Amino acid sequence: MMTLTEENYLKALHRLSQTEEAITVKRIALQLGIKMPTVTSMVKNLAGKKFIRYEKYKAIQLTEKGRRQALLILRKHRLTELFLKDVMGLGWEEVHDIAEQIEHIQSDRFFNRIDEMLGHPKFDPHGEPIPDADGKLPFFKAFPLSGCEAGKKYKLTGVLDHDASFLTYLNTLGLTLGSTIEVMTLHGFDRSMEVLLNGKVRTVFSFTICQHLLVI
Amino acid sequence: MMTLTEENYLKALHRLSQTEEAITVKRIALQLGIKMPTVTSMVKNLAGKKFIRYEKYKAIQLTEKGRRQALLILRKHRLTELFLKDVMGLGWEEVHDIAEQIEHIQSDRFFNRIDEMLGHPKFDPHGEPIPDADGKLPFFKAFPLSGCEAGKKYKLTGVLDHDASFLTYLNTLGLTLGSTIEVMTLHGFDRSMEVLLNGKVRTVFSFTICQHLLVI
DNA sequence: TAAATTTGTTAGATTAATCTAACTTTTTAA
DNA sequence: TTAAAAAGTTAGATTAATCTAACAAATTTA
Ligand SMILES: [Mn+2]
Ligand SMILES: [Mn+2]
Ligand SMILES: [Mn+2]
Ligand SMILES: [Mn+2]
Repeated sequence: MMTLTEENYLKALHRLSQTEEAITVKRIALQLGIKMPTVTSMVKNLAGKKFIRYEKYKAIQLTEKGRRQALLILRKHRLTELFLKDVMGLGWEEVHDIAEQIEHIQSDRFFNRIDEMLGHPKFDPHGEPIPDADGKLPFFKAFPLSGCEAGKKYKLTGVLDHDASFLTYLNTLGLTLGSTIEVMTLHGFDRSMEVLLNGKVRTVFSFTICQHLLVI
Repeated sequence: MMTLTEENYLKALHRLSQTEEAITVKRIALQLGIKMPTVTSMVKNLAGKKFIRYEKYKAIQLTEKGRRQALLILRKHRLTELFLKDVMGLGWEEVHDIAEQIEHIQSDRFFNRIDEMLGHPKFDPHGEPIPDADGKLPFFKAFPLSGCEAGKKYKLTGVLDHDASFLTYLNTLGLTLGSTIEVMTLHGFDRSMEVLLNGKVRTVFSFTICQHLLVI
């Protein structure tokens, strides 16, 4: 009943709702790589179906129905990613693009079976929380490495950039979820940091990289 | 590059090409449950892309390019069905509908991994041959039970009806690929037959059922 | 073989998803 | 506080996939 396009809008809406800024037509257009008038018309469509609240020129909000629907799609995406990695042996850098397609498959049986095979997992290969069948998210706390202190040791629990190039770079450093990251030195001028990975590999992370690594 | 709709037309075209009758607009429309004018316009589109040969009012033919493409989609469909059954533990009666969706996923990596995990299988859960990555089909011989003789024993190697209701019925008889079917009596009046299944279960098969069971 | 039936095509409309161009509202900044 | 810039909307076009109605060709039947 929902088209693939509508599902992708809901995912984008949900993602945008997780930041402080208001959800605007501009941000949706940027997120999806389409033009603003296209967004305006789809936003009217989604409002008609009660997935969002929308008034001309005002900020857009997901309704409870919309949020729920978005979380169910995220559930399918993240379960798929973990399945591709843990059952099918693909790397964390190659699962996202396939999951972007499989998340639109309509079959409770298929995804419930994946969930069972994986033992009802709580986190995907990038450390993202997997909503349960009711759309409830597991509790989790983690913060970006960019806010960490020198001299302390952290554990990698998630990545915020799913790009294959970024994750492949982490692979070359032997960095996976669970790896330790010790912050050796903090450079104020560009906010880069010298780090020791898994007690073995020494390198420098730019601020951008640090923003994309979640640790506890 | 190919839309989902185009892929479904190619599959239908391939299926129709496997009978003796010519491929006509009418038959395509019937197969896909759409109207003839819709078919005419898509047929022109596919001809423009060299997947078929088409001249007004003449029979339609798949080109080598079209046939190849169709076989690659069938490969994805059948690999998926076997994966759903053998890896994910679904029943042969529930895999088809899910495979109809997953066959359109664009990822060589995904399907090659499925192929590997299954050990490069040659037949799907319904006994249909799986084309290899070059579109080549395995050799296989099998004939419908409807052409069999009384007093002889056969082995079930395939089913021609993928409907969940039909396959669920076979489940209740304990009939799976590899089961033995002994033809006890042939009834001329309605071409039904009395059969003994796996040396245990005795029942009667209508002619229609017999047409849908492939044996050797 | 001519009429009736079936099959196929054309023309034109519809819906979803997109675009560009032009206009309007809101926000920012001089 | 008004002018400029940014953001948003409307109008109208486009493409893919579908439909119905009307017409045309091919096939079957009388
Ligand atoms: Mn992802
Ligand atoms: Mn992920
Ligand atoms: Mn099938
Ligand atoms: Mn099959």
